[in-house]
Amino acid sequence: MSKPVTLQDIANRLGISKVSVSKALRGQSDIGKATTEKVLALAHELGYRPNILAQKLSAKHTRTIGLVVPKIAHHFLTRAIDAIYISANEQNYEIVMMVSEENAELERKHIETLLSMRVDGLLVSVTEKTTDVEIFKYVVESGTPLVFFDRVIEDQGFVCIRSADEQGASDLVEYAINKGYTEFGHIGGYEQVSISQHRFKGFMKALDSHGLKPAENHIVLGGFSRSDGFSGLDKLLEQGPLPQIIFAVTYPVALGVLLRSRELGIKIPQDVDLVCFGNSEYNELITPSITGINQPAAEIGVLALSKLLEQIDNPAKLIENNINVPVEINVGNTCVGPGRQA
Amino acid sequence: MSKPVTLQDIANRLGISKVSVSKALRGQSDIGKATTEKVLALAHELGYRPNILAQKLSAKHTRTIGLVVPKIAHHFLTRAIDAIYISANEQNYEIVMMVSEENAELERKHIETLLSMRVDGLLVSVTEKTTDVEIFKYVVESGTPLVFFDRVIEDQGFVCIRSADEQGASDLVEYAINKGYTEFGHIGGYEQVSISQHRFKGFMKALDSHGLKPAENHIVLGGFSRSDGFSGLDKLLEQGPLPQIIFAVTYPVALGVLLRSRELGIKIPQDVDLVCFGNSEYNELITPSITGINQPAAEIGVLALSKLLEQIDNPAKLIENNINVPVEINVGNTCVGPGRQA
DNA sequence: TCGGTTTACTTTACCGGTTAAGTTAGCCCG
DNA sequence: CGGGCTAACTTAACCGGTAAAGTAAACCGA
Repeated sequence: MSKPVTLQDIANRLGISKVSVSKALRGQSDIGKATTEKVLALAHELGYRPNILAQKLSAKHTRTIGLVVPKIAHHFLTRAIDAIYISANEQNYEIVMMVSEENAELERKHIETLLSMRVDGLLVSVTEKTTDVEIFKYVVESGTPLVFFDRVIEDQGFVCIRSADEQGASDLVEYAINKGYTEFGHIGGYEQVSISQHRFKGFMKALDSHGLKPAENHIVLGGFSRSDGFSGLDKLLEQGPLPQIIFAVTYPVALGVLLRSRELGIKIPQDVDLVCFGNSEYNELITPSITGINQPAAEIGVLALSKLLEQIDNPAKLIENNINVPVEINVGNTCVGPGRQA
Repeated sequence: MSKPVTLQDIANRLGISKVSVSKALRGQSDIGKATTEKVLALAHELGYRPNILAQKLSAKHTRTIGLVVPKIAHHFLTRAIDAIYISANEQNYEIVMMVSEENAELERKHIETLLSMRVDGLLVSVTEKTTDVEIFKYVVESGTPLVFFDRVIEDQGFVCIRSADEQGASDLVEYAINKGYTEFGHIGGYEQVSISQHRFKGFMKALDSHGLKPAENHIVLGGFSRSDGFSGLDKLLEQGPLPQIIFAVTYPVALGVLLRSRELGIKIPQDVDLVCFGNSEYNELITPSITGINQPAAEIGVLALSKLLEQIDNPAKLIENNINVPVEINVGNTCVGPGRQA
């Protein structure tokens, strides 16, 4: 309960001014050696700890970055957040993370709070439901550097770092086509979210370049979670015979499909095959392990931070708006090809 | 780049004092209705946003909680952190989380930084390597409430919230004994970490109460990660024939055992059975799913926070030092009993 | 021996808020 | 018609630092 020790406390005990104490602690040259040592010794003895709030109040920069994410119990985000924390720490920046819980209103509140904290910049991955761009425009206009990562807001002039969704989806579907598949289905995410759009676009592009086209009843939309994969498979079944292979928009969606198919006695990859965008650290333990796309979560996180710091250090400099970080295919025990399903 | 709007800016434009503006914004009664409205309108127009640093500097409390965790890409912690964030947000507290990366030195630095930020309290889950208790003693002495959760420091008078490790381990082993097993092995964690100790103790207790005893060459120690399970199985194999069933100290360790056994052609649960303390959201997708202990991560996180807030609200009140939150057995496809392994 | 540096401080002001203690004008009341 | 009260402000002081400008003594060279 004892009040924290202040510069003034030290100054009083030594009979000098608090400014001298401040200078001594920071090793400024215009304080005598003897005094400096006395100050250092007393500060240590009393357990002096500068009040960071006060320091930041007078400093121009806070060396604090606001990080807003929709949730943390999410494989991709967890890794990205981890990497951001590590990288920020190395560069002597503090991260203040807030979790929007996939709630756009809360997201907005968090951003306002972070602005109030005078963070030097904002790193944001938006909620599934974010549609109002107002607050972000405002952030940029008010001069706070802002970088979106993973879940981004496109075509509005913001700096966006994310996986090469379209390319990755296209590559993956191409891979499946080369395995011999021709009838593709897709279980997609929220229609308005850019990730869904890009992955779907890549899916269509790859098919198109091979003169293929998915049947209308083989495309269903939903969300990004396991339960969406679960219900997605049900929807596909309702709408007629299954395609040869399903491309799931996320890894959890693919797991949902896997679980539901087990319940229904549908064998993967024999009865229907499965690929997805995404992966998890447990994939190799799952039967069948799912062939999918490895997203460079750490790389995206670190890149987002570094682009943000670039902007902070040099506000004038124009930064490339959209960066799509290349992804790679992770080969598992699905997507084995129609010939090998027997 | 435009400087944020301050109270003084608003005051100047309206020709009144900044204190009046401050009062008006907070709806204090001694400001006239007309003035209050003018202030509100202008504040809104200019996009005024109070500087939280300044507010906190003069306030006695910061309504900020420091959270220090060893890592975030960790199933248990991720869920606990998530729950802490949600709960704190509901109670209008801010969380500043720092990640120690299992590095005791970094942990110490983070705690000092959080003290410098004048957090109202600290929530800590220590690193695997934390041995120096000095800083924590200091925190408590200096009057900052401190609660440990999950990875705690025991028997030093700190408030600790964690899973009922001993009871859970004992229950699990009991369950296995009831399935008919008599030869138990254990792959344990770091010897000095309390979690390892408790789980081992529970293991021994259950065996003892049935007059059983593990062979010396069936006990190996290591860490908490997948690779430790991997090498743990190797060590057991080196030391002679395997026990009937292995109790792994954590879920990742069990996964390591599972992976290594697959490589070696050892069948689980047929050749050797497996249980562990812990679980994951992917467990039901893994073959075989592992019978283990569900840890109430969210509950522990929320409880830790609430105990911390209790201390903050009422520093005098003595809080129960050790809370072991009950756990439950999650039945998977391991631990089927020696009779049923065929 | 006098003016210019240096050294080692101190004083003042500011960061952007909040709280406590004035101040002034108008009003009511006896 | 003067004293007390209230409404609506303002001023001063503080939170705990930092930066910039000021000052006094000692030293130093011409």
